[in-house]
Amino acid sequence: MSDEQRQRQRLDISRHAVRLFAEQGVAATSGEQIAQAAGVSERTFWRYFPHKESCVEPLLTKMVDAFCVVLRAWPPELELIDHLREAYTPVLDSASDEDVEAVLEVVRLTHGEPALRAAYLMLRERAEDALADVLAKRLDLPPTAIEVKVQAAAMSAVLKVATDDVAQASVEGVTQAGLDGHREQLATTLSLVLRCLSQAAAG
Amino acid sequence: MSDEQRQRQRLDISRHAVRLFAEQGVAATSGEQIAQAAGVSERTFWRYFPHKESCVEPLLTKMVDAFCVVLRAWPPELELIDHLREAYTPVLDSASDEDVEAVLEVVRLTHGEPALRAAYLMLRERAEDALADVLAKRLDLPPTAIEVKVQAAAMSAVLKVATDDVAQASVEGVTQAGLDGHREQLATTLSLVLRCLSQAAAG
DNA sequence: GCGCTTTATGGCACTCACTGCCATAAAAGT
DNA sequence: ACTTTTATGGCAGTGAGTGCCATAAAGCGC
Repeated sequence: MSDEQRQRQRLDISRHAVRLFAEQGVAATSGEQIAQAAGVSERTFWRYFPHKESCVEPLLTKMVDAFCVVLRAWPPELELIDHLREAYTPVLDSASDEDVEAVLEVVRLTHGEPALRAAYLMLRERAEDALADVLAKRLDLPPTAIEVKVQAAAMSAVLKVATDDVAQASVEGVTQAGLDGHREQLATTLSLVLRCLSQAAAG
Repeated sequence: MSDEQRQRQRLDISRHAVRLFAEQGVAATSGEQIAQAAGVSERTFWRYFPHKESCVEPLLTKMVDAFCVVLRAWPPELELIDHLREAYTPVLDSASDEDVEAVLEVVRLTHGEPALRAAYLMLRERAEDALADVLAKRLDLPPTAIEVKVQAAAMSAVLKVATDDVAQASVEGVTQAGLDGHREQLATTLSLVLRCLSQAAAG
């Protein structure tokens, strides 16, 4: 079976799982139930997901990966704020509206569902590493350099706050205006923090 | 039973659990085994710890709390770097050497033990919130302000890197010189980042 | 088309993390 | 001393997750 097929299968199960998590809570949703909803046997379900909470991973990584792609495409001569204004919109358009809603739903669920929170944090840490790689290339430093790690962490924090904001704001459904505001806040704050921390690293 | 007694009991179990985790891995250590080592029944063990991995919490929070106490005692007129040089040493002295070793062992274990990593990240997030509170008071801003959160995240990142460094450096036992170097690196980097981000927030 | 190997799936039994329930012991209050 | 509360232990049960094997299905040489 191709990797692509497996990824699509995981994503499909992920969608069902998140819906069930939102409807009845994580604890009240059994692996058997998710498997049944996704139309696979329980045994294969556990083969696709080592833990129940990791069901949220495919949906979330889809978004994180998209953001990382945008970041990697950041041309050296451009200001981050301008690049994001240009390139960040397609990210949200590339995903189906339902998936965007689902991701924000997961973000909301992580407050109040410790198991999901833990999975979320693990994923964010992976994303932070990816961020550090991008920054390292840009600053021509090893990804292990402390300046790189601190900058990556600060960016990650900005992303986290912005994501929480938009998730909170779009409880009653996402709007284009909401997403635009999100992108704008993200771009300005990220630019500010990066410029400032870069100077500190250089000085 | 007093809270204090309960805390001491949890800490005691925590020490046994960490030792077992280090000796044979988390997966290979059963709740029954930890309970037996700590001299309580399995049932009471599960009453003290909702999850196996949360056994590391008491030991880790002891250190985190100690650092937060130091931070809270940071006088407004003093530079952070000077305050840490003055006040951070007693923190490490206040804990028994075995506990310091155990904490560093846990930090090392979190690389390679995803379950412990997740618990570690949850705890770090709580610590970050405490950090944000301290910063908010200092900057006279609400703890929810984005500048506060970003600064807290950056500090948290510095702490994380420094902690990982010292944990890695003291595989063969901690030395006073190692701890001193740790404190010095922590103090200088924290000061730099804070000064820089404060300017950004003010500008 | 047909065998053969590989791989994905399902079923089953099992372990173990964790919980609810009750019975008892210890502590605390009067 | 008596009662009430609270901490503990035992026991049985649920559900997450795993190992094992049997089968189905996909890929491949012919």
